[in-house]
Amino acid sequence: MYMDKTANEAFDPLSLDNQLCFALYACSHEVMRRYAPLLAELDLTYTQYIAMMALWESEPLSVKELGERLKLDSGTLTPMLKKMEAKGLVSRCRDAKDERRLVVSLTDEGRGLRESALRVPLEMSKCVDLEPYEAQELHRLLHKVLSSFGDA
Amino acid sequence: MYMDKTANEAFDPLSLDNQLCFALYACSHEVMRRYAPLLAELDLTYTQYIAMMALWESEPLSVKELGERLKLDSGTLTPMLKKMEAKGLVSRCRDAKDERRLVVSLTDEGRGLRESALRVPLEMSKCVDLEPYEAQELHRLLHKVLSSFGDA
DNA sequence: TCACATTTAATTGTATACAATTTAATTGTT
DNA sequence: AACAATTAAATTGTATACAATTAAATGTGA
Repeated sequence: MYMDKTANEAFDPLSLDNQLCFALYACSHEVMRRYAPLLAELDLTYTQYIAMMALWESEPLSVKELGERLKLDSGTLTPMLKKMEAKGLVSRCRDAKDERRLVVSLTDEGRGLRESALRVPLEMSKCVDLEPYEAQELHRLLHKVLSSFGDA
Repeated sequence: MYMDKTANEAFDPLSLDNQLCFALYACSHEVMRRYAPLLAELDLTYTQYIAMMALWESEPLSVKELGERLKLDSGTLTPMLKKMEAKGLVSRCRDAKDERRLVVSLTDEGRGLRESALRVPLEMSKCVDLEPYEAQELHRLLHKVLSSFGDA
């Protein structure tokens, strides 16, 4: 997974700057770093933020469903959801119909946080210097890469 | 930082699917997961792999220089470099001219690993379903986002 | 030159990530 | 019903990430 800009002259497949994967990695972390101060005002980490977005959209969700949505497993989610429960954002209850499932619901406080969170994506848009069509194209290409992995 | 595909009808700024940042986050992690089995054959993690790429290109590098290249800090690099030293891939020495600097160099084994690593980007290219121009455009857009953060 | 600011790594503490394993609950089959 | 197979979370162990602090070395100005 690398960029062959020349397709002609000598090309180094192991050059860091030619790696699409490194651009992806670095960009993802830089973006998360920019979110951190905004999210800190809401006492959320980035991963907690995307979990809240999933729940604001559809609730309740089992750990498995949330994991499929966020592409994270129980090893990541279980400790995080316990912290979110301790903060009063969500409640965690076993499903009475199927005790294997643990169902995550929003508390009133968790639901209420949505209002304050609205400003986060707005603020972030400001500091990303992409034309609207570029943002759309980037989004499309990222999803194309994701779906080439068998989607989800 | 979100995708407004419609720019017209009711649009939810907190919808997970509209988040460019989530596409970035999920894509980055999925790609890293695909690298893992290939890199495991070289006994490398993904972060160790990009550190090796930086060193294969330019060596030696101080921890600070490596951190600037990879956009990682000493809190991440110090423990990782110690593991890489323990595996015999790199050596870590204080700079005699400036004892504050810790200089990372490749061992012969570390240099030799480059040959086996050549197949990694080749293999990865195969499983990412992007046209060459799409890969270039994705690369360009990721760098544009990165540079809108004051570059590096 | 000598107090003081700056620079560079290392350390500390918190929070993911994820493979592999374990435990408990449910399902499918006989 | 009995029991093997499957499923869902939790747990374990390893490896990042990063903010904040610390410690040591170097640079700097009065």
